[in-house]
Amino acid sequence: MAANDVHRRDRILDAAEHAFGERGFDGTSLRNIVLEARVNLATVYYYFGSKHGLMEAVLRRRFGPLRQEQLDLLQEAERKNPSHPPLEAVLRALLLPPLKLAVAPASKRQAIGRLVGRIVTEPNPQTQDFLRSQHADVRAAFLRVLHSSLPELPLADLRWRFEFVTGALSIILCNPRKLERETRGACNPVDVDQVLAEMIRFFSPGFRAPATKHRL
Amino acid sequence: MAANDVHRRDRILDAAEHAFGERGFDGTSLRNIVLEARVNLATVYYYFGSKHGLMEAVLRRRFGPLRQEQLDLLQEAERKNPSHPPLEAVLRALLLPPLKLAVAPASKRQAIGRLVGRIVTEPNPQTQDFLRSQHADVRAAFLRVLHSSLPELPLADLRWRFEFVTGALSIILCNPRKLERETRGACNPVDVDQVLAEMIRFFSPGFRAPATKHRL
DNA sequence: GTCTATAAGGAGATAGAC
DNA sequence: GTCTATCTCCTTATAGAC
Repeated sequence: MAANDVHRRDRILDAAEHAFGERGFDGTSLRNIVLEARVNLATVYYYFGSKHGLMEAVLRRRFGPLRQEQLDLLQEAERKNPSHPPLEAVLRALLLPPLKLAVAPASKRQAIGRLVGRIVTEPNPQTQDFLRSQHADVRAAFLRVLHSSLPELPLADLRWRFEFVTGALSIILCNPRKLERETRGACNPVDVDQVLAEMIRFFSPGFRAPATKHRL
Repeated sequence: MAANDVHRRDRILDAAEHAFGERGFDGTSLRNIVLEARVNLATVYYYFGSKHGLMEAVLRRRFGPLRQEQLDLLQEAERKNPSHPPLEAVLRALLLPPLKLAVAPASKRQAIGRLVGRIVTEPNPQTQDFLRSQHADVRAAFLRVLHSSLPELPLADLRWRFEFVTGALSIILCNPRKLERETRGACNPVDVDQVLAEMIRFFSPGFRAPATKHRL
């Protein structure tokens, strides 16, 4: 089986992943996708039923392994010190797997990374719902472990800070090229280890900062 | 002039701001907008020429005052200590104006805030280009002042960290309701001062952290 | 300035031949 | 499984009456 003889179903998924990542769900037409995938329009409906069904399949293909990798690294961090898992290891478990998507080699890089970053702000409600259903458990797992890493920090503050990290992550994934351009090459999105080091170094002290006094 | 007798041009801008913020540029049709604005479709073309022209007008209306407010606060922070402007005041200048949009009272709240947050990840290339042209100067001004606040920190690290902050900000603006829900009410996006305090407390230590050793 | 009417094409989706 | 052909509806945009 030659390289350009990949099964049609996979060609559609690849093309859709790229197009949805680049132009969003509403900005992409199925005709854009089938052109890039070199398949007939009807093939999409044969395999995926609808445009939204295609989007779900695209997300499912990547999110399964991504979540698993995050949870594995999280478990590893917990094994190191079950009562107080080291904060840096937990952040690494959260950030490294998605960052690796954004810096995967060759042509796949932009496609996967951008899509993962983009869907966080995807306006389409169906896509939002699907995303939430897929990520609720990962979110909960990380919050639980972070709470045991930082037992002094009230949950309210922890939740805020968790949002800040995931927000920053999304933006980086969403447009690594913009990041590279606007930092005039200082930010090299190809070097995962550098990005990860920058993030952990920046966010760790924030998590360790004392809680904000709530005016209630 | 009664409240519901606002000029058509403004009704269109209000409706467009709301719709673009809610469903994105590509997810919104002009027919959605004219229905909400109670005007004829042709009126949009009379005033704005095209869908993209309408988007630009919507953004221009908000971004002018927003940028001005950020730059005013930045200048104020610089006056306090021209050689080393206090980091917290600079972050406040950056964050407070957009956060105020997201927590503006009543019906306007979601509309403005969401749109400001959303356009950062807006897939439409024309919109992206316009946004970049509008925000290049603000970005440069803040980076310059931050650099004098933190003269020890290499510019490369400063640029990374600046991206992290603006990334987190976008996500908060983009979906304050989600934030409120996922933190089970602990994050109250209506209280600007609380959100601002949380962000400054979280991000300041990160900016003051030592630079990452670059492997070059 | 505001309207009606319509152009011209793109969208998602399906039926049915092969 | 893959194709052609087509349905139906919605899209941006414009021409021209009032």
